[in-house]
Amino acid sequence: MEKKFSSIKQPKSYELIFNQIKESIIKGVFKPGDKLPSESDLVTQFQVSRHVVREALRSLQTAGFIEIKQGAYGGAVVLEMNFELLSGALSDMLRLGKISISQLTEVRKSLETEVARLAAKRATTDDLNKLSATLIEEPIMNFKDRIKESVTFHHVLSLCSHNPIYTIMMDSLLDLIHKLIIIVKPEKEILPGKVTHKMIYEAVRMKDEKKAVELIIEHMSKTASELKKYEEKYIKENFNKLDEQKTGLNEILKSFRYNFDHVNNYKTI
Amino acid sequence: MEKKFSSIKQPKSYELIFNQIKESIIKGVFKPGDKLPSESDLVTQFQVSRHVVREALRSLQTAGFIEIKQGAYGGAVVLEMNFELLSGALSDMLRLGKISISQLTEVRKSLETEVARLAAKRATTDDLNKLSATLIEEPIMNFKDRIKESVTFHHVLSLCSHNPIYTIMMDSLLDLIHKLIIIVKPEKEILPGKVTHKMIYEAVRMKDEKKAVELIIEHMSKTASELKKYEEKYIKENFNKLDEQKTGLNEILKSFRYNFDHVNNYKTI
DNA sequence: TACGATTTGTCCGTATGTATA
DNA sequence: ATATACATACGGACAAATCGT
Repeated sequence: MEKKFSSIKQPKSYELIFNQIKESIIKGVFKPGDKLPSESDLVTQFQVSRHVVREALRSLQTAGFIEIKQGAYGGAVVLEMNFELLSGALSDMLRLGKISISQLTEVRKSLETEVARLAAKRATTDDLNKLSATLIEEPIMNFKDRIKESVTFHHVLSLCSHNPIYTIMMDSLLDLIHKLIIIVKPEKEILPGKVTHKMIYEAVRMKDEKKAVELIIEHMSKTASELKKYEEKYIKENFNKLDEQKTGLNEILKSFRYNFDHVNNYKTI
Repeated sequence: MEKKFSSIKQPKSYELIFNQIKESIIKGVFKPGDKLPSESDLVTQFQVSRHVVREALRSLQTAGFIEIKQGAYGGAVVLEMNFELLSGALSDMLRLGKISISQLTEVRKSLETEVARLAAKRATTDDLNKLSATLIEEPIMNFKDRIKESVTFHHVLSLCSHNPIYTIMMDSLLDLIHKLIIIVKPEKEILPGKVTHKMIYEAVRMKDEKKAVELIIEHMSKTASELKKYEEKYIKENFNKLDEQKTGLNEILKSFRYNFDHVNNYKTI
């Protein structure tokens, strides 16, 4: 038969809806906290069945864009940007053997190095206050609190770089690495704690880029070699526990919001 | 009131099914290429309605675990996990974070530097062949093809680092940057093309880490300063067009598969 | 405390589209 | 070309959760 018409393979309905809503979230039509229209509203707007709408919403939920609550005054609510999806996907990759702990720590080392350098270069007095606030004075702390302190410090340090891309990337790695540490629960000090962190803070405060970089490299190398010990024998059997662990990074993000400067408020390159 | 009982919030049915299938995929019960039971089979196995099963499968598809084909002998097939979804998610996050061009190029510069260093250190002869294959000899090319060549080169270079996390991060940055370039459509040469790339390739081939780093820094600085010109006046109004642009990165990823060595097959730190 | 209203969660039945043997 | 097996889509119904009164 002669070809008179070109193929018009329709993308699936749910996919069109998924993309449309996703893009409007990214563009800011719906902001975090906003409620999406109810299922029945979307049904009338898109002129499809409820089933299709539900598949689209479910996909948006899986992709980490919305949260869905049942009941009156419930519905789909747009979420804050969260790294949990990324760190979750990374942990899946880890469990699947697609990435290794060495690779994780390697990337973290290079990111932290650059972050430390930029922090020393750009940290404002306000940044320094926030950073010093993460250094708790009390000497005795339980394991979970120490993890939380560590996560907080490195998160806030990344904020001092004044580049949100570093923060997003760092948070994903940070969350996963600290979940691993919780699983490993090393007897020895894998968390150098406030001593090293305080030294890094001081270097940042003095705007001593070289010293900050030097310190963070040592810090990262130590953590990496500690974790490496456990790589083979212990962790693989406990990978399935990864999902259950919590680092408290979420709560930290809520207190230290992503309050980045306006886009062009600082010098680059 | 005293807390006598712990919360017994029932997970939704679709979620239980999602997790159960996901876990069995990760644990290897279903391997890449395997077909999952059909919808109706799953309905009888899980004793739930068809709709619930569909939502679970849709979520698994969104999360990148399976591919669903229509028709006889169709159904849900387990995918080989790759990093496309992860870099796509990162790309979305970055767009949500309202980042600037300067911030993009800044992070890219530091990542590319590390990538180039590692590539020079670790590239195998097979890597080198693939890398040289990206350097097209023909002198005349249209704009889109030049973009494509550039993206391909940097993507394959990141593969040479033998650390997929770098590739994930690089891909998401490359995606955004090249979308910007397409919007900007600079008259002047923003893409240095094969001259610079060939020099970098040579440095990698000679395992000259220092030279490779030196070259890539210059390369990045040049690209960054070219792009920066457009930051103020042009791009802001066109940022919303980002999602419409296509870099062809997807097709490139398909041809240059993520064939990383087994996880512990290389030296680190 | 109890009840009603709203919204999502689940189920059933049916019909249509699509790809393969 | 047809039959088969599967996903896609629709409509209606009721259950469950969660709010405000």
